[in-house]
Amino acid sequence: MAKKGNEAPGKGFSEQLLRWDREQNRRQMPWKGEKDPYKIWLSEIILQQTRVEHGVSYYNEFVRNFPDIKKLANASEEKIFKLWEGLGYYSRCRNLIATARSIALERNGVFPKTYEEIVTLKGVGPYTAAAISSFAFNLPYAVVDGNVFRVLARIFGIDTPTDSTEGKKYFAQLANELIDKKKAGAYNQAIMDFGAMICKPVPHCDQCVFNKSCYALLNKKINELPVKEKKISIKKRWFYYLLIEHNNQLAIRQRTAKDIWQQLYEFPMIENTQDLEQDGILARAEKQNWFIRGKYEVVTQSPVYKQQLSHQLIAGKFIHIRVKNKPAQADWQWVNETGLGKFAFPRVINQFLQKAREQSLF
DNA sequence: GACCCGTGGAG
DNA sequence: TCTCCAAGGGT
Repeated sequence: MAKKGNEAPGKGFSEQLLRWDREQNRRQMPWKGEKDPYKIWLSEIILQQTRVEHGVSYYNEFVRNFPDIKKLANASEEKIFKLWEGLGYYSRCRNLIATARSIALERNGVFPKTYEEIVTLKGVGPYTAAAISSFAFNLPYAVVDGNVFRVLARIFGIDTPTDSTEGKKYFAQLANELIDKKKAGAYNQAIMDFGAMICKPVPHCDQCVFNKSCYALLNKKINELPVKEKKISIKKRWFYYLLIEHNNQLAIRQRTAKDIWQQLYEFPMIENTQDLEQDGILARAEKQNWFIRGKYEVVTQSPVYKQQLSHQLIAGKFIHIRVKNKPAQADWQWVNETGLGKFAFPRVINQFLQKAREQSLF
């Protein structure tokens, strides 16, 4: 099944990689060379499935606000989520908070020093545990991320799908054979830098130190490797947000369901599996006693704002409504425009708010 | 093992 | 416009 191509790992791989790192790698990042496991952990959580350029400013702000893990553990969830706002994958933020608090309370703020302990932390899997272990403590655990899949698949000609169980196991084993155990941190950093700078999705083979031996280059399979097998299906959802205004304040609520954007805030929202006319939206809102027929006015309705998620396409519409009587919904908070700034919202809402402010609708 | 979870840049 | 996917992990 799995064609392994150029099988012999080649003793020279890690030596060549580390030489490239010493002589040609100019990549700089705020956390590079960092030895504080807290900051390494923080950077790794932020960077999961996230481009370095996107994560850098978030990392700097987190370090500025929370220089050590106890500061983070003692901060309010509201504040931490506000700093995370816009990064996506908000379960990372929830796990970040849980882990910070458990280390602060149960370990007096001292970060664990073994791979086995580190990998048990919430939000820390094999990749992140290997990264922290090797960067902070120089322990010999090879990282396997998207860069490593790409580099190894191409150089050694491995077409086992990276998103299969067999593939994950095979790449992890190969990576742990290749790693220079005495320079684990440097090796792990080097292979990821190499994947990000040279062996990119569209690679710079002319600058590659492996271009005399790379399986993919020699066999014209650059665009075929690595292999991924699963395709995702996109579900479409319609979100009708109601900007319910009373006494210059708007109602917001926190999302608590096991769904996208859990723990972020939103305006009271009617969801539908297909497009819905304004009358239908208002009827459903009335049925939930959000406002009473005849006792409100519709101020405006926005155009459609679309947001593409990894598995869903959200179509959001915003209907501004002024009510005469203040609805009594237990899970609503009433905030003025300034107050909105304290809460973390999904992108689609922030895009609307930005546009609304530009047009001074508030 | 299959599916879910955000956002933005590149080509 | 559309597809891919990026320092993955949880359920």
